[in-house]
Amino acid sequence: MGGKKTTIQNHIKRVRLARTDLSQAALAEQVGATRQTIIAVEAQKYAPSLELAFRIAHVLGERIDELFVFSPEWN
Amino acid sequence: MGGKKTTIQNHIKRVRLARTDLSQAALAEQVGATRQTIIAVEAQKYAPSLELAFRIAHVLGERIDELFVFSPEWN
DNA sequence: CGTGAATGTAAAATATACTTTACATCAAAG
DNA sequence: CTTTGATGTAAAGTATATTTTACATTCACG
Repeated sequence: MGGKKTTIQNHIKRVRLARTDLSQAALAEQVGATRQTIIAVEAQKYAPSLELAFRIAHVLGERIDELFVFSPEWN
Repeated sequence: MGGKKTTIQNHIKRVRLARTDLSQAALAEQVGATRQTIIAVEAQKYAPSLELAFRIAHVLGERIDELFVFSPEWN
């Protein structure tokens, strides 16, 4: 109990394509980040900072805990 | 439009004291961080990572977007 | 075919979060 | 008064996120 492994996956790419017509570059500009950051985050290379996560969710019109799926340890 | 200044404030201390009897050290242990990190985050010195934010919200039984208040630019 | 927009990879540099260690203060309890 | 738990500050080091720059690929379009 009390294991430490948690994971976060995001649905940015899906939501970006489904609900907007923003390119990665356009989304990057709107959230005040670079294209590289969006590419890396969408590719699940690493999780964004909390602030960037909020900004992306805000621009995409999704709740942060729907856009980013947190998986705590279940055992 | 598209200003970049956003802020994040958290209600960790309030929720921790109101809904649990966890000390900062106990909370730190439960979320897999150090006491220093909890102190700094509660003191609004910096925002935690997205993963740590999720873990804290999970342990405190609050939604992440209620525990952390995001303020986008309004102009 | 040739051009441009969109996506991707890679590496080095910078910024920020997090840890580790050490020490200080205060209130509650023996 | 002394000890102990909880909270706080500070500084150095490590880990991770983000930027910057450069180049490659694919696809729609003239």
